[in-house]
Amino acid sequence: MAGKKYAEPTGSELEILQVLWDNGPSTVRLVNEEMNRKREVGYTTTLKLMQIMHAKGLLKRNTDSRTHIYEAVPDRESIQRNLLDNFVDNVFSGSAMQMVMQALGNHRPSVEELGRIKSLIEEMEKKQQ
Amino acid sequence: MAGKKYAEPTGSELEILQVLWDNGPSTVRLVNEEMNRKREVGYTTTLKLMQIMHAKGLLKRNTDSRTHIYEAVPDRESIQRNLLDNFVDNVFSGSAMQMVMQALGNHRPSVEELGRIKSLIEEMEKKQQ
DNA sequence: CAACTTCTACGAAAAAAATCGTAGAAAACC
DNA sequence: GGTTTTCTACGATTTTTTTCGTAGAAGTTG
Repeated sequence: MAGKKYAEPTGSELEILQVLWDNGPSTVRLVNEEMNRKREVGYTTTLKLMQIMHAKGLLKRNTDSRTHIYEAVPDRESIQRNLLDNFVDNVFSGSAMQMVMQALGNHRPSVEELGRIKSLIEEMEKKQQ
Repeated sequence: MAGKKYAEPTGSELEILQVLWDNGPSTVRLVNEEMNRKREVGYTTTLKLMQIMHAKGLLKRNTDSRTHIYEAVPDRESIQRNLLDNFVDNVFSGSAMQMVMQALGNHRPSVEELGRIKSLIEEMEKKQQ
């Protein structure tokens, strides 16, 4: 089941997960380099975080060669779903609708994007009949 | 200007803001009681947090009587907007669309809610012509 | 093979956030 | 008016998260 409960990743942990989701199984060095495109982080800082995440079960790793290869355990969507649920609870008092409406308002989607959402909605309306 | 000049509130700070937005200007005692409906927090913990928030400019207060009355400075929407922007950046790599689509997927809105979103979208489509 | 680089492990410090305890002033109570 | 409760102030501690430094093993290079 994809509904598994992972401890909420911290901010830095999430950054690492993103890199691994984007790049697939990777070395600490690659992850660290990717992180440094956004902000300065020391190599051993990244290493330590990844070790902690491994201990928590957020990452698995292959230690066959000296340079370990790390991989995200949870999939992106399930973490996004958890974070989104909590976010809606904490910031929008649980109202996903209000959040969606505000997101649409802030973001000013293009006509093409609006179309995509409209299709999704029509899809959902059909299913509800 | 409802611009973004407030430091991101921490988790606890946000909880306090929610209480104040919901209840209007309030005493520490009331805020603390509201917080305790969700989880156990000591009175002086809440007090201290509110004092810190006051120092940061997140709250203003009236000290005319011994029992101070605190009030949120930023309005709910502007904080929600900031938090939402950051959330989309951190969790959905900046793609508000993807976030909205997933939120709709998770939440399974009612027909009535779907209608409301559709109206909003049609509204926006018109404006873009 | 000696010098250099790259890697892991891990303790420990630093930074950020949250919690608590105590003191003393004001108010309420009886 | 003495006792008890309620309030603020604030230092200090605890907890969580992030960062860093060092040591030593394993590779690389010339």
